[in-house]
Amino acid sequence: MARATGKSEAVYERLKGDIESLRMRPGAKLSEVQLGEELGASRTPVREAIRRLAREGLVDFVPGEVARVAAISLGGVRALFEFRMLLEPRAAASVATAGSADERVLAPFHELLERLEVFDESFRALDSAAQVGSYQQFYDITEAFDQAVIAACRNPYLARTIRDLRSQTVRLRHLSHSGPRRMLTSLEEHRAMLKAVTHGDAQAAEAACRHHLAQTLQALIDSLTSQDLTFGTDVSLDVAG
Amino acid sequence: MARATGKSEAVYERLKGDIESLRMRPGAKLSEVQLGEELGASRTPVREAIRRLAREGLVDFVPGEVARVAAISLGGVRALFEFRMLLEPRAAASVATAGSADERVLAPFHELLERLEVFDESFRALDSAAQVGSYQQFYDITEAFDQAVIAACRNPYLARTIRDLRSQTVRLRHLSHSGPRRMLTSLEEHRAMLKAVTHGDAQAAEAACRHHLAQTLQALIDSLTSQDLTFGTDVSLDVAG
DNA sequence: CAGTCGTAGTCTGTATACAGAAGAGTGTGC
DNA sequence: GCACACTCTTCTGTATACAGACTACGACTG
Repeated sequence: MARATGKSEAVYERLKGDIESLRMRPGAKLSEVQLGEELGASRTPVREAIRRLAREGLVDFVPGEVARVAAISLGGVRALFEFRMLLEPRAAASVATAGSADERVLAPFHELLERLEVFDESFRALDSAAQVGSYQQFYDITEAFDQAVIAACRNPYLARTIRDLRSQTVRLRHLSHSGPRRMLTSLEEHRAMLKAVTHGDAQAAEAACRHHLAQTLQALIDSLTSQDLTFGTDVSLDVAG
Repeated sequence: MARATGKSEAVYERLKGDIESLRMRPGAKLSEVQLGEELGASRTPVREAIRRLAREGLVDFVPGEVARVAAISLGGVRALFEFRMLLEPRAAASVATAGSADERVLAPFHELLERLEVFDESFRALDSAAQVGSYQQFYDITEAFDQAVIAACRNPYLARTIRDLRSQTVRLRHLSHSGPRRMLTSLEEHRAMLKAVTHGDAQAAEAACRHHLAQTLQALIDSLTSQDLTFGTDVSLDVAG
């Protein structure tokens, strides 16, 4: 059963999902033995999964100590987005550039733009209650966009670094669901990014991506600071940093 | 003997040194059992070290297969420097900015500038043979500069990503020792970066860093393409990518 | 009653054992 | 002589065992 890497991968995916979805609260202990028993694996795959998650920033890991689900801090969120704003606009621009040289790389983005337009139309026809129900559909599109950028990214270092940051972003999204209004503006931002990329306009893609990240960060901060009483001690929203 | 993390760290440092210095050739197999016997450790710490090195790009690791010392390719070097040119100029600029707000962060850079000037003077007084002997001294200064930037970098994501790339850069330096002429221009480039940072001139720091990286890449490419017969099969200089 | 020492429980780091799988090398058939 | 197949060695993935260290709780003492 060796070369399959089944257990280790399974434990990793399971833990990642539990942490991203906040089923495991920030600060919760991640005991290797305990997790192993719960997930039906021995310590070895659990150890490996914890190390991988620590690399992605989903786990706070200090060598001798018990690993914990990574805390969420306002400073950490700002740093994350500052870093993303350095990487992702560049990646979007490079995809746009590559697209104008080779049309084939644009195929996924044309398709996504189409999906987005279809979704937009149906979304606007719903009342607010039904709109909330279609959140997941929208997230799927945005997630597909991010993955498409990563896949189309020529520079493997850039692609890997952006990918490693995805899971943290996903968790933050679970932490603060934004309202329909933010969703509509986000939709518009994605349309702008997609149009820029499909038109091969690197500069516009870069600017659109930067703008989208800035808006997302702002919405996130608004949401976190207004909810800090709700989450309070649970989420360990330490403002340090 | 638990909370010390001695073995794992020791194996990591040892392997890192061996790979950086090219004592272990690119493509060489890294068998867990064999390394464990050689380094007097069991497979567990060796496994962990190999994973860490894979993250830093010093080891090519595919789940089921034997890990190998990372190959060196011209495309890989270009991608590495393209990525570094995205990160490090930004870091240098942010340090310059932080320095103009708080003088204390500039202390290491003032000291490095002083060390650089002293070295420069003594270096120019030597003949070429003696100059080669002082390479290490210069490398120490440049390495200290890079570490100082990392340490002063406010954004932990940026700092960590830059740090993770250091070991690859160090290995490339070992692969292609540049001549005294390149060293003098590199020295000049470092002087420019240090002056910009200590003057709190973010824009100049960014430009100087970008220029330094571009020059370093060019020197590296020149060196690699002229030496490819020398290294040839040994170094697996696959041009793919 | 408070503070301190001791002990038990739990956790990580490391070593070792076992099973499945891949690759190399050899031998045979064409 | 070459190609294919089989076996055998070796390697990784996983499980488990052991040792040192830290924590927390409780009892004892001042």
